[in-house]
Amino acid sequence: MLQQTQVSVVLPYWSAFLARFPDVAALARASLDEVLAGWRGLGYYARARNLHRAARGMMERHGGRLPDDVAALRALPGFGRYTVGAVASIAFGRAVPLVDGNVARVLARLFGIEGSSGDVAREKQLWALAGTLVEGERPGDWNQALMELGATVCRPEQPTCLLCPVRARCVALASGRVADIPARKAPPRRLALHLALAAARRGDAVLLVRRDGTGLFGGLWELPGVECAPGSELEALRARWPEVGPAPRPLGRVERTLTHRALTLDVFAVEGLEPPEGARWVTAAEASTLGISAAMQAVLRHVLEDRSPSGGRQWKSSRSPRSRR
DNA sequence: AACGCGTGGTT
DNA sequence: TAACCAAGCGT
Repeated sequence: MLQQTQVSVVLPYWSAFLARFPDVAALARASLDEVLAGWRGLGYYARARNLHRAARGMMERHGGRLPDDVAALRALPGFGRYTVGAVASIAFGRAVPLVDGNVARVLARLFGIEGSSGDVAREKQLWALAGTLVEGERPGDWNQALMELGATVCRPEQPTCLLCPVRARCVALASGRVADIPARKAPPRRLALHLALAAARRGDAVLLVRRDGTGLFGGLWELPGVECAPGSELEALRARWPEVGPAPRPLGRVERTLTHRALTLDVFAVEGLEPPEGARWVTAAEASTLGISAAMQAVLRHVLEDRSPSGGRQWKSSRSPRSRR
């Protein structure tokens, strides 16, 4: 959960997740849907898919426990170099380094390492430095202290250098370049993704389909939909599902901004839709047991509340700046 | 090896 | 408020 997600954000999810899956065996026994439902709202759902597979791997190969072995840890899905370092040092007391966003920034400033995130030569230097520094009696505490220093003192913006315990030996501070290290990276292009969604109702239920296992929102449930050019939602829907007839009723729009996508979801009430392969009729209660993205949850809130068959007003849900570049 | 992958807090 | 970024990983 902590991969690319702030600790304070994770905390409540962590409590709820552990209440539901108290140990590795419970997690391994659970279905993917249950795990993705428990991951709701955390994003980067590949982490949940990987964690689920890792739990099963631990049951099969390591007696239901995390292996105290760097190579065996690294072989588990979702265990990259950082996570292996965290588990090996914190859980097992091994002198294994870790470099996360915080540690990278701390070491880059402290030792004057140039370059920006993703620079291969820079990453190599940082990991080498971290490996040198982690030697000691309590490597887990050391690694956590390094991360904590980055999170609380050596922050990206407005670092509190006056309070820094290592300010006397900081290369960036001595050269007045704290604000320039690490160098800023160009922001990613945010591409527009336009989807036309079909809301087929049957009583209190709505028809959902499951996305493919990888890629955007992999393994999550959603309204049947088609990608389309802005403005061509209706014709895209009818091209994909001719049986829905000439005039699906527009229900509303949800807009969400992801790191690299500007999502626009246009929702239409349809009649007579032939359920696609693997589709399920799902009530609000059943939907709460499935993995569903935050954007699609916003859609479903509106769709499932719209009880009048002839329809009320169109709704719009926006939560984000629109487009960039 | 560069890129795709979510969401929410902070400023 | 629009931008930035967070206990990274897989391909």
